[in-house]
Amino acid sequence: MPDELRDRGLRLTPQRELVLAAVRELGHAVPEEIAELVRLKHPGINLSTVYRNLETLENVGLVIHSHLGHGGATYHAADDINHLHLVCGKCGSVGEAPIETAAQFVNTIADDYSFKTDVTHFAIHGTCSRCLETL
Amino acid sequence: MPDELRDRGLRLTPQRELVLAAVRELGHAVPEEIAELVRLKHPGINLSTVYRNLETLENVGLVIHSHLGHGGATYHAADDINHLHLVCGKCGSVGEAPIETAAQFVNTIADDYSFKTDVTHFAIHGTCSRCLETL
DNA sequence: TAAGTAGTTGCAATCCGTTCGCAAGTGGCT
DNA sequence: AGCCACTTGCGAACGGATTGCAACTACTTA
Repeated sequence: MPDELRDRGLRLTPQRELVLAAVRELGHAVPEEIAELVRLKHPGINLSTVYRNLETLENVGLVIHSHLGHGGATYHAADDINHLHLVCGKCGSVGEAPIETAAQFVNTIADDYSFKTDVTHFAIHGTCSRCLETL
Repeated sequence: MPDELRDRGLRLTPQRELVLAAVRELGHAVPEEIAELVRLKHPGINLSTVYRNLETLENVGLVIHSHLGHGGATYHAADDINHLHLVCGKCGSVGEAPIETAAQFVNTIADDYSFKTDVTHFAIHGTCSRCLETL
């Protein structure tokens, strides 16, 4: 397993392995949450180390970030991006839907605008069923 | 014209009118750009005044913000939101497409997840035709 | 297996966009 | 004209992200 890092030309440091493991374990997580989880096993890790590792891991294609709202990016394992995010503007909940849901939409945009859409990178914003009910 | 502000219970201040005018003139603009334009006519305006006015104008439904990328929100006139944004991750260009392009997608999500999508709030991320060519 | 080197880390300072508290100013009602 | 609530400007403060630097360490090579 460690060799997935080496194979991509990255050095194997405890911090780096732990950051990758944390991203995989957490699903959608912001850097601060990742740092917290890493600190359970490696208390001293610095936030900037987390940021730098997320960046390098993203460069070699092991993790990906998406924008789910407000400002902060959230990180995923790259092989876990098979869904799009439904973010509720009222309660902030994050739902998921299979990527295929958007297939036709993506195709239309590709045909009409020659624009290749990556639906996972930005959230789909709206109002979730629970909040719609309580209006 | 000024009465569209009064009618909504807002006081008429030069700053407020200029902020609204600037949003209308600029299309997608970040607060800093809006401040710049306003300063041409009202040099002293403070950035925090711009932020506060954008917030109040948004509360009464005259302007709307969308997230086009990186972090910062961009502001539109509310009656100008009839398009979705195609943001290129490579060159940063912002294209537009009519909202109807997403109609079927929105319907599918509504049917399957009872989630009411607002396609304008977040950008559609991807790669524009120009950048696709030069790959 | 020891030494050299480039990559990595921790730390502190810094940046940027945004928000806040407060005192002074001003719009709108009477 | 006068009052009051709302609004402004200013400065401080915020939070998240980034940077420079010196110490450290994973990997290479001999």
